[in-house]
Amino acid sequence: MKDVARHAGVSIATVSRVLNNSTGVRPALRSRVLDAVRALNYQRDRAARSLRVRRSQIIGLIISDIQNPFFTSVVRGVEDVAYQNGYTLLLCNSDEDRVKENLYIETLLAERAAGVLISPVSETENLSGALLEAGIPVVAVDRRMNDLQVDTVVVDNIRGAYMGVSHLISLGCHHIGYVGLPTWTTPGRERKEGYQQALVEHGVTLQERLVKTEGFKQADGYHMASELLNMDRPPQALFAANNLTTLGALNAIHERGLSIPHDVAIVGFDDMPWGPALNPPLTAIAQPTYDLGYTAADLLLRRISERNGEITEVVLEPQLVVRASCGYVTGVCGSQDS
Amino acid sequence: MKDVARHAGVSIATVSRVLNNSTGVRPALRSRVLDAVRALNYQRDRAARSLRVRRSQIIGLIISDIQNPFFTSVVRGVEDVAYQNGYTLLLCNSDEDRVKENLYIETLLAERAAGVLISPVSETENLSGALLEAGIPVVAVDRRMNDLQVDTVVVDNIRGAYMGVSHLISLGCHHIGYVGLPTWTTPGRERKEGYQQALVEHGVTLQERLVKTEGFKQADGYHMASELLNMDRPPQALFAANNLTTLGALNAIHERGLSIPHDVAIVGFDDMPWGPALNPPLTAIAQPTYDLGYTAADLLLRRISERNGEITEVVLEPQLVVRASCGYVTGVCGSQDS
DNA sequence: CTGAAAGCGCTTACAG
DNA sequence: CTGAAAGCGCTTACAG
Repeated sequence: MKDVARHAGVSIATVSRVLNNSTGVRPALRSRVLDAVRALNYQRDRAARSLRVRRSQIIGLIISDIQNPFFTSVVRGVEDVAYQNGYTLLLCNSDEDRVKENLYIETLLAERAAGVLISPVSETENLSGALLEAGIPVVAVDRRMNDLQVDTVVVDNIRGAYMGVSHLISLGCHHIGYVGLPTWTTPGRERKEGYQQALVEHGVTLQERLVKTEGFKQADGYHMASELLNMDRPPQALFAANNLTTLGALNAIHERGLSIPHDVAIVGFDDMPWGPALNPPLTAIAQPTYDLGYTAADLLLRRISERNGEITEVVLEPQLVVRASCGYVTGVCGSQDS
Repeated sequence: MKDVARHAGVSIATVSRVLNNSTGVRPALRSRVLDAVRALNYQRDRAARSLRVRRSQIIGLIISDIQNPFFTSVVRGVEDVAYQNGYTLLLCNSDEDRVKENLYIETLLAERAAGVLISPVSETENLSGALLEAGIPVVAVDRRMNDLQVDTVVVDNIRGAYMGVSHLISLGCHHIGYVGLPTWTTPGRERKEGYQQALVEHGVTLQERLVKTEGFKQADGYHMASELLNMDRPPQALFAANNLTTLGALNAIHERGLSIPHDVAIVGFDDMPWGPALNPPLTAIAQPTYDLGYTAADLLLRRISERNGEITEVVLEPQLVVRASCGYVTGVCGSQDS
């Protein structure tokens, strides 16, 4: 910066002013500075700037599983708006672990993050409050936080699960297993609620033994589906609560040589690129994953530039994509009472 | 830090020393400082430290497509070692765009990254040299760089493609279409080479019109496979060069109501979680994705702490996973001359 | 073994 | 409109 100043024949204060687009620099000086910047290929030091203005250009993104393609797509939405606005993304993979999550929050504090996007490990209790106290805006994405007033963007999970299960019921399935997620997280809690609501509203008796909420991953889905399919009277259909548990459920089904949808139908939350490639193609609840990330990042940037706007919550709508695994095409949903 | 010093009754220099684990601080003082740190819940400011030591705790990770699950798994490997060593990950999604890639490199320079991991958009020409000049170690992952001497970790792409195509040939397929990647990238160049090598070594005539190298994504795969399947004498089998193009090829196959492997067999590079869920299950070339990231990050940290070790290149081995889409089970590979 | 002091590269009141 | 100067929170020679 000193070099640039010397080269342009001005003070470093002036250089700083033109770099920050401050008003009130004579056009002649401004262009001399800009020329010098170009000539020397100067790049402002971000660490020094962060220290001085007490805020970095870094946005923290705390998600629970970077290997879940759902999040990957959210990340893409976030990256697009961050990049367009000169922010940079610090990726924090909490791995569904509260300790790791909190360590990342402390790191973000130490980095003086401009803001943080979080999909919390649990709806209760994490250190996000410390971020807020430090003046760092937080927005919750995909998963809510109970004790904190922050902007949040989620999808209508209840509705999504409701649509999927209702569709199965409309096809004649009454005995539906739920391959679900832990309920301390928003999607886990709400998708289960949607499942229950669909049964109740269609006069189907809710059976607790048909509902599993053991995990987020493929192995969990496999395990839950296996338990369900091993029952004396196994479900006619499975509703799997995310793309990973769907894959696990599929493993359990294939392992038994069961045919879809004749022996057992299946509908999965999350419409993934491989859904149509399955045979039969997967009926799914599509989430606006990219928009989730994009909207959340947008809200965060807004909050960064204007701290005291109204707290907003945006709820995005999922969509039912009917293909064949639900039995729609064949009119068959599970063999047992069709 | 001043607060901590006052609380412990020492100078800030001493506080800094214990925080940095410098030798030569009396144990009594050390523990007084540590107590003060705990009492005040003190967290060292990373921006200030970065400015002073002229290096941050940030590792830049430049990849071309965060939505490609291949990279996502690499990222996970990187994150594990970064996290364990107190480093933090700056995610840079270049989107196969050289301009964006270079902008991210400049940002990393401005952030004084401790090191950067890059999967370059092209084997030639990017600004990584500037990183090296600034004393920032670089390691190439999955994709090589021509003009730069850097540690690199890749998989044996030639061998992977060779195994897949050879397997198809051994099943009786001679007319094999290649659904490939642009050749300015290492996997693109090498997988094509492996495909060709397998044909040549098994005495099969290489036909240029059967080899497509148009892109990395599902839509590209769909497009390439469509062209291939629309030919007068369409291929008996398709070898798709990554998981996304495989999915695209599958779309093209299903769209035509073709049956796998009877009408057309398929083998794909990348073994994904959905591979076994397909019907028939996908025969695939499995890559050690997590290890790729883990090894690369490990190399980078080693290079950070010891600048002048020998430059190393590690080549990881892929594996052929035989399932049914290649025709193995039925003994059928494409209908046309079987 | 410990502290006082300089300085990393910026930004921004303050004075002119 | 512009510059000199203070200071952000650290680390590390240097002196003792």
